[in-house]
Formats: sequence, structure tokens, C-alpha cells
Amino acid sequence: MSQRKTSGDPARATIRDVAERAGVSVASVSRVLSGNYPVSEDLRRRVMKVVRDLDYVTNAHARSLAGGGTPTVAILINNITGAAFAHVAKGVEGAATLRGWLSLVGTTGDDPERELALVNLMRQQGVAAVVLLGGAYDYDEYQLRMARFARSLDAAGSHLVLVGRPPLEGDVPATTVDYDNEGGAYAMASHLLSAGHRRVLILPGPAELTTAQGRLKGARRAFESYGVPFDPGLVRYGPYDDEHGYAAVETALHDTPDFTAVLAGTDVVAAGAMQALRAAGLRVPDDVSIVGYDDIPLASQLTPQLTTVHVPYEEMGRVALRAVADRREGGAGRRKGADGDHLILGTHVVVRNSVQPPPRG
Amino acid sequence: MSQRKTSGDPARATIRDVAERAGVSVASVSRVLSGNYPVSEDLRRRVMKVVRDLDYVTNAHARSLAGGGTPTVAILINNITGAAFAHVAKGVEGAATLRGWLSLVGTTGDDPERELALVNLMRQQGVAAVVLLGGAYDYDEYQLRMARFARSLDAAGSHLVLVGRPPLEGDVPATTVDYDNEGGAYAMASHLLSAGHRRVLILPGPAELTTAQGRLKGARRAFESYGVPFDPGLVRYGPYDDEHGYAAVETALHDTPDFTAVLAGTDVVAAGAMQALRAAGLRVPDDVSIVGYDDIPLASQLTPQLTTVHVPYEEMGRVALRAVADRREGGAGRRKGADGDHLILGTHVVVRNSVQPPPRG
DNA sequence: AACAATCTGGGATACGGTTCCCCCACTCTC
DNA sequence: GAGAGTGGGGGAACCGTATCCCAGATTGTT
Repeated sequence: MSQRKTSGDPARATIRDVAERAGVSVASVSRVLSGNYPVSEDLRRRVMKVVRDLDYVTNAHARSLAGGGTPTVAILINNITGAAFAHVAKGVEGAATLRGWLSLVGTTGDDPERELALVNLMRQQGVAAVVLLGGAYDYDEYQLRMARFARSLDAAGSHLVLVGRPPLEGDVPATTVDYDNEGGAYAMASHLLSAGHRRVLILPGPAELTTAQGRLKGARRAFESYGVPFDPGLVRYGPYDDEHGYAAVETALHDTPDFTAVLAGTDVVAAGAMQALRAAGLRVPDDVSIVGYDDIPLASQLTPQLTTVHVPYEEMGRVALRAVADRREGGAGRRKGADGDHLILGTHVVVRNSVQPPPRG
Repeated sequence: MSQRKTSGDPARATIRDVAERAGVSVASVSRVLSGNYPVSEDLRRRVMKVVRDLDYVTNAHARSLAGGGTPTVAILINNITGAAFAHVAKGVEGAATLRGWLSLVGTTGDDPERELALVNLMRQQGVAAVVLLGGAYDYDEYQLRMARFARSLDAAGSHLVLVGRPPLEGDVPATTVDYDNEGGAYAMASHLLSAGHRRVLILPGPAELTTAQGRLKGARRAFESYGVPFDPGLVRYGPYDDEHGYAAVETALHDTPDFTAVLAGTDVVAAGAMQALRAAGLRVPDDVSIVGYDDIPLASQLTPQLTTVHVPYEEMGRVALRAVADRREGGAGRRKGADGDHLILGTHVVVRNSVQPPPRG
């Protein structure tokens, strides 16, 4: 007999439908469902019965408009494929779920245009935070861009979290969750050097990526520490994929075949490198040692199992979420500039079976 | 001078703020922004300037409450880690983005409780569709559960899409995007048989999972076609992970060491199996051949590169999204029971280097 | 020149909840 | 037995946007 809905659309039940059918007021239904107001047992039972009968769920949009609502985190990533990402995402998602938060995912595909669009989209959604994953590009313009995002989100009551990227310069309202990228590379290279390797082929990754730069820098520092001359001719930049690993080793085998170890910027790159070595009839690690970075599952699935640097991806995800959750609860208590907006997690070498001393010491 | 907002909260600008500041009505601002109503050039310019000045973005919740709004797809998955998922997700997300849709992701962690909670959460969000990924459990209760989800979502104007699962029985409002699971296994096993293998260790996966059942069934059919006796003693169930692959081969090597090939239910399982064989001093494929299923990147990163069954995961994701998008646009035109609610994509064997005829004919 | 037709912009209402404010009924106390 | 106190429920104002329905302005027609 309702005047409101004449059509028989497949429209979902509203709180009014529930109230009407239960013979109570809309306010009461809301109270029963949110449970933050004393309600008689009788009323609760009556309402809940109707809720079940109608299979009613509250409209999240209406709820969040009215003030309540589930906090949401947005995860933005270049490429959703890629194990490292998956683990961070798992960490974020898991921690979010634990708190009853929701998580959105978006892929940028390395397109700045799209990245901008996504950040705005997330802003529209009123997300509690935007988590940006992956290495940053070392452009000035990039810094400015991120700073703008950070301020823009901040002004909208949201927050930017950078994961696995270097922190932004200046007084920018953003949180960074980082890992000791350079330190890991230093340790990894040291491991190789202390095994006796002197000529090491280095495949840092894309030259413009900050992670690649950091990894190269760490390796370089290790060479210095060991007093071993560093040969820039043994460094081959390129994308973080197995094809590059394969191609780089193939070329190096032709140009500078005297290397006894490969320091790959990523486990995936290492996998490619390993194949190229095998294809050339070289044994791993007997003839050439090889190490990776990231410690994704692939590392222990290869034969020999890959010695690599463990990066606590999943934990980074959890930490990132905790950071924004704390900040949100801390609310007025926290000021910008408070400590805790740059967190660095440790890395460590995982020794497996892909390293041996060079053939003839 | 506004009476509405006294506090200086970091509250985002509303459409009213824009209207006020631009000296126009709220309706006009809305029109300029949605662009579906004729507006004078002058007004547009004035409004857009204020929008930029205030860095205003529309409130997605309010917008979708009022009728407009971006359609959203929810992707529900057991474990966000796992390459197969990642590719489906990529497909869904990519296709969604292409249409300006949004995608949400949730993980169930194999917990039925949590699955229910998530489906309800998505229902609250008013998502256009819920995409459920991964093999189904072969319980009756499970069928009922899914049917309930399907109807519940349907009643709320949403839609359930099952990807990589068998379709639901009966007249249930759900779409299924499936691949020829059994056919792929049939072809894969045939490949092994035609290479001369007769004793094949089969690691189908978890016995309760429909994908594992299908893969086993396909293999079995191949044995029949070739007139080769099928030995159930060579079948070892277990989880879809490398540890199981390793352990299963290790045991089999002790119990029934006469097998000459391993048919793994998954590339990851194959990776584990390969390691166990190597650990036992066996060469792959010289002593024992091995094949996988899924054709994830890992397959071509192993040495030797793995012969496996290609499953068009990413395309399945795209197809799934297209299905719901079409249905949504088709709107009143489509009836339930229309064709197109069960799509099956093909699989095929990818021959690489992990299969050779058995050692001695 | 008067009137009709076409554009543009504004006012008001609806979307589905949450929550503030107020009132009623019932018990407890003096 | 009457007044005060308390607990539970209803009415209504808002949250921020889209859109329906009109009115004023502008242009074109006879």
C-alpha cells in the first residue's frame, strides 16, 4: 500500500520497509542494527525477524553519507601481477579486514594520467587512505605530483601512504613505509664477495626506478668495503622481468664473460639469468653463482633454490594499514610532523643453494 | 559567512560551496560536472574555475545515493597470493577500468563465515556484480549456499559471477565463466601417453575441489582412450602447493618408484615435484618427465621449462566483466535463462622442455 | 509588434540512513 | 499519592548529489 514504490523493480528493501513491516519507527530499526543504543529485547527480536525475512542489508552509500560507514583503503599498483605486490596487498587487505575495513584495488599500468584519475576516483569514494605501491621514478615532476596528491587527499580528510618508495621531501602530509633496500643489497653483495667473487654481473633493474638505484648503490658500497674495484661495465640496466635477465646474461656472456656471479635486482630477473646460463651450458652455482632480491615464492621453487634478500612485503602492508588506522583513531591527538610517518623495516639475506665460491679462486 | 559549517574541520568542499562561490545554483554545478545538460560556456567556465580552485571532487556516496554513480565489481578470492588469481583479477580490473567501473577486492581465506560476511558487505556497497574466483568445494551445502548468494544478490539488483567453477544447478540467477578443465587434463595426459609413458604419478590437488576432480577425470579418460590401465595407487591428493608436490614425490619414490612421469595438478605442485626428483638424484626430463597445469609465469621460469596446460585466466576475467556489463546494459531486454550465462573457454597444451619418452622404451 | 518556440538556470524534492531532541510511561522515593 | 528520575521509542533534521518541474530570457515567425 506504499505510495512510494509503484513499480515492481528489483529494488532492494529499505530501512523504511523494515520499519513499516515490523510496526516500529525507522529510528528504532537503525538502532537495533547499529547496536549503539539501548533497545528492548522484544523490539530487537521483532526487527531482526523482519530483517531476516526481507534479507535486508543497509545501504552503505546512504550510511556513509549520513556519517557512519565503513572505512575503506585504496591500494594502487602498477601491475597487479607480480608476487611482491600480492604480498603487500595481502598484508593491507588482511589488516583492513581485521578492523572491518574495506579495500579497493586499482591498477595504474605505469600511466601517470591514469594514476591521477585513480587518485581522484578514490578521493570521491572518500577512502580513509590511499596506499601507493612500488618503486618511484626519480623525476622532479614526480615528487611534485606526489606532494600534490598528498595535500589533496589530506584536505579531503584522507591520507597518502607510500609503500616501498622513498619518502617525499619537504613538509608533505604523507606516510612512508619503506624497507632497507640499500642495506639488503649491501648484505647480498657482501655475501657474494666474501665467497670470493670479484667479477659480478649486476642487473639492478630500470635505471630510473629508485629501488634499482638503491640496490645498485648498496652493492657498490659493499665493493668499497671489501676493497674490490667496481666495474661499471658489469652493470646492465633493464626492466624487472625474466626476459631482461635472460638477454642481459646472454649479452654479457659475449662481451664480458669473465664474471663468476650474477647479482640480480629481482628474483624474477634471477630466474631469467639462470636460464640463460644453463642455455649456455654453464652450471649454477658450480660455474656461476647467482642471487636475487625480494624472496618471493619463486626463489625457493627454482633449482637450485635461490639465495636472495628477504623483504617483509606482507608485513609492510600490515604496517601501512596500521599506520593509517592509528592516525585515524589518534585523530586530533596527532599533529603533522609527528614521528611515525616514516617507517623502515629491515631486510636480511636468505641463504639457499645458488652461491658457491668461484671455480678457481 | 556560511551558517552551515562553523568549524574549520578538514571537511571536503561540497557542491554547495562551489555553487555559492561561483554565484550559481547547485543544480547548475551538477550539470556542468556531469555534462549531460546544455549549459552556457560562460557558466561552465565560472564553475570549472571554482572547482579547480577548491580542488573539488564529487562525493561518490552521495552521487550513487541520488541515482548516478560508478558501477563497481567485487572480486572475491581465497588467497590473493597465487598467480592464477592475479591474472583473472587483472582481466576483470582491466575491463572494468576500460568502462569506468571500479573494482573492490576481498579475501575469504577459505572461511565460509567470512565469505558470507563479504558477500553481504558487497551487497551493502550496491556492487553491480560479485565475481567469485577459484575451484568450488563439492559439498551439497556449498551448492545451496551459492544458490542463496545468487538469489540474494539478484534481488538486490546485483549479480553473481562464478569464475573457474562449475555452474550451479537448477534455475539460479548466476553467470558462470569456466574453462575446459577436464579437456585440458585429457590433452595433457594424452601428451604424456603418446610419448610412451605408462606409469604416471598423478597429483590432482585437494580431493574435495572440483578443479582437482575434473583434472583427474580428464587424465583418466586419456588412459582409457589409450587403452592403458589406470592405477589408482599412483594418485596422490593434497593441497595445491609446492610442498605437497615435494612430499608426494618423495613418498612415491619410496612406495611406487616405477613411475616415469609426473602429472601435476598445478604448475606450483610441479615445481615442488621437480625439486624432489632432483633431490633424489633424478634428472628431468631424462629420467622422469613432468607436466603442470595453469601455465603461470613460473612454468617458463623453471629449468627445464615446464610443459603445461594453458588456461586463459586473464581472458576469463575480461569475459566475466563483459558478461555483467552486457547484462546490465541489455537490462530489460534479457530474461533469465537467456543464453550466455554459462561461458566455457578453451585450454590447450603448451609444449616446452619437461617431457621426453621414458628412459627405456 | 505581438506571440510562440527554444534555451538556460533556479527551486524543490528524493535517495536511504543516522542521530539529536523530545516525550511518554513506568518505577522509586518521601 | 504525588513528584522526580530513568529507560526506551518516535519525529524530524540533516548528509551531498541528481533531476524533475518551472520561470525568465532570448530568438524567430507571421
